[in-house]
Amino acid sequence: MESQVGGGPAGPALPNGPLLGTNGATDDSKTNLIVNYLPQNMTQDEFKSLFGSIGDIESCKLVRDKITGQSLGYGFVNYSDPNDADKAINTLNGLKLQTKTIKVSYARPSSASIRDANLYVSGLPKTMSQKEMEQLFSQYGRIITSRILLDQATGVSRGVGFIRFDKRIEAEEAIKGLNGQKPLGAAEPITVKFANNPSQKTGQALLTHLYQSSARRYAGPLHHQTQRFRLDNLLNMAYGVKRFSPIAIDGMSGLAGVGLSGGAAGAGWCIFVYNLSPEADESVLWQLFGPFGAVTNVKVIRDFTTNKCKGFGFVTMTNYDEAAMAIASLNGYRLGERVLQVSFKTSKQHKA
DNA sequence: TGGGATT
Repeated sequence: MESQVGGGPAGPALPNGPLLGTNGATDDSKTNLIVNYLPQNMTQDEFKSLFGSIGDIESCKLVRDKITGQSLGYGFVNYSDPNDADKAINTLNGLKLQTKTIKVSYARPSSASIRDANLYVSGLPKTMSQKEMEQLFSQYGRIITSRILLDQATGVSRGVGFIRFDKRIEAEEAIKGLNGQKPLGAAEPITVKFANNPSQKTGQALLTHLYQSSARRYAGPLHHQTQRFRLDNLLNMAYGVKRFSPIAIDGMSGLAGVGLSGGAAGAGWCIFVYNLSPEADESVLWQLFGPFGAVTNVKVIRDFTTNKCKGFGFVTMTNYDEAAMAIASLNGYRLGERVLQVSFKTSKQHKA
């Protein structure tokens, strides 16, 4: 019935779920499957026809965001015949669709207690394996799925992972017990919190778009465009030099190593914003940069304990020209009592 | 005056 069953991608369910008793109710545990890691653009019809090719479907549902209608990347299929459910697992689990490898497994019985049991973990030692992470968390309950995110190029851990517990209450206990704690032998404490919904990223991009289209119609830092954009100025800023160098630079070839974030997660131009007030939040960055074009991400860096802004933040913009215009316009911009310093992020070598 | 990372 409801689109939020399970609350998000869930993992392998009990191979033999609890029987529902002797009152004649059907035992769904043998016919009801959960499908994870579906391509974002798969439609309900495509979902149904893929799983319908195995056998008679009693019901199926591609789960979508209640507000945006975006696929959340998982769904449920209930077969009429338990043998077909088994066959679907055997033939479709691990199937590669576009960039995804789908996962097909028995669904756990729907219940409020298993909702919102998914945790996001950051600050993990890069050397910690998935198994070690599971060991750390398993003291708080039964783990349904776990994952450590890897750098696409090197295959090295990004120090970020996910843990889905069987029960919400287990996840809560794990946060209480592990958030801000150092795993044994680790130099830094880990952060443990509830994970965002997988659709939130696209939802955010959607909101960005809506915001931009309205913000462009009203007042905003666009007025500073009178400070016309000039490539030489930008290069000077990017390299931290004062004088214009008459070296001819065609296009962006002179900007190697500056700003452009190549990571698989959200490519774009990363902008460093300095001299924000301790009270600054993400909305101020959206407001400052949004009017210049496509902003995919903003981040205010806060102190771990006080939660106050540490005086700087980052903004990612999709298009070079818009990022350049934002920098040219906002560098030196007076925000309250403070004068902002805005530049492309450069790769700072942290000292050995 | 330089972080975090959302399958």
